[in-house]
Amino acid sequence: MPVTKKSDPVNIPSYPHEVLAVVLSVRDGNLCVLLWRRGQSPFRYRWALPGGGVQPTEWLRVAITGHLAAKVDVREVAHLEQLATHSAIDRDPRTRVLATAYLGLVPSDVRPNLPADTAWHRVDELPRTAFDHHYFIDAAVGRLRAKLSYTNIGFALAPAEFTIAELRDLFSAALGYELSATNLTRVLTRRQVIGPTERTARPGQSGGRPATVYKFVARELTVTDPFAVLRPPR
Amino acid sequence: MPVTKKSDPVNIPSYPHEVLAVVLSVRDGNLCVLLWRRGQSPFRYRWALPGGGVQPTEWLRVAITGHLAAKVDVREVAHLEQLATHSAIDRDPRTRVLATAYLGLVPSDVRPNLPADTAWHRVDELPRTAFDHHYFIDAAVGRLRAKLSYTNIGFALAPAEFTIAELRDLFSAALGYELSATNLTRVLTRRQVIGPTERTARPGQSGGRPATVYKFVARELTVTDPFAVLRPPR
DNA sequence: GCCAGTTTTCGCCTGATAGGCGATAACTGG
DNA sequence: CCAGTTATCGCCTATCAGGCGAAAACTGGC
Repeated sequence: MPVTKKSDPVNIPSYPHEVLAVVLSVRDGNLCVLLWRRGQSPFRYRWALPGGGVQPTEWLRVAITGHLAAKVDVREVAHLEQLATHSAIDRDPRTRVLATAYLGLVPSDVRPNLPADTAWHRVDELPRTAFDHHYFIDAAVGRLRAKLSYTNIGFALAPAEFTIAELRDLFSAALGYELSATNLTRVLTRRQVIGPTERTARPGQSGGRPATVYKFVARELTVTDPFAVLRPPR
Repeated sequence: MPVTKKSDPVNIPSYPHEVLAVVLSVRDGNLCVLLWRRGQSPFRYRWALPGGGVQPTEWLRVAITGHLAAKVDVREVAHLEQLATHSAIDRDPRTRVLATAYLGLVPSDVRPNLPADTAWHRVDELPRTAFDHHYFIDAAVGRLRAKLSYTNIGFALAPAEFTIAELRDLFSAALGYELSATNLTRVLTRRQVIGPTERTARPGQSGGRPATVYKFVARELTVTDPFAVLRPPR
């Protein structure tokens, strides 16, 4: 059992702490994660999550935002939430580094200018990643998929305005299975997650009825579905 | 923007990191949290979460387990999961200390021997707490209540065997509102979260039909309710 | 032993919501 | 004007949560 005098910060040992970001976005109909290719050992040429150290006066959220700025325009990140902290002592072979990961989401219509070492990778065809970044990516994808079903988190993946067909393709890509436009519309409108605008979209070359343009009612995260059971009495 | 050379641990600054535990349990029909009373400044005489520093070779989970051992028998903690990491630079007035909190659950039938400075406090009548511990407690209670509805996490609050009436009282206390035994039984048995045993319980002094004794089918966390919407096709 | 009181358990009903499918609306180009 | 295409709506079903009252199975008292 550790002998640290409890809660006395002078006696608490310290060691490096880094922040990482799992930035997810739907690119060309596939859910993708933003990775950069390492140029140095360890894990040279493996793909890694963006991130880095935390300055002594920085909040974690500010730190990850700063590191992300080197990869994408931060204003393009529509949602950012903390995921988990990993502490395995050998997760970095050089020295112990604690890592706190964030989940970031980028709308499908923004096309960030990526540095040469950075690219989007489909989450269903991931390359081998550096360190334990694979676990963070799995956790991020799992959380996104769960929250798509009971929150309005889709706003952070979608353009400001969209048709139902576009939204169906977006959700199908993010969830990894096909959805019907009928039911998607019904569920999201009843919950007041999305709502129609006055405008309609021009049909494509092959014709068809013009689609109503929808938008998300709110662009901040809210829980929309009280869980299915054990509800309070009316 | 920070200038840290990315991902080079030598250049990452370090500062103290502590672990905290929000240990929840139902005591005498009320959801309670385990707190200890600080004897020293800062926040002298305020109530605080158990926890402390992390040794250089310790995983966070091991560290919090070690610190908890000073308060309760660790074998009495039926479930332990990571909650969140707070990084506000002034959360400890002495120096910057990052804190990672865990959620711990203790079954209602175990009665740990508590040290003199430690006690259970009802979460609906919390005293003023030290540091930012209040936020961690809120997050822990919120997560427990959500997971009671879509996972089998109740196993960590309940005795090994129980009657439906006991389980209803337990869930009502944990959730903060009354439940009906009828519906609770139906939902949890259909999901195969709980199941009947062969045994029945003796009625109380005032008589009544003997109740079937139930138990949780699994005693590890599993998600039992696929979220209510956007399911994959059959 | 029977009866009144108590507690548990079961069956039946209702309401809400997800989801499937086909019909109809509203556009295209030829 | 028509065939083709896409979007939208209405109707149906299935599942599940939840309410309520009846019946089951015990108690203690007379």
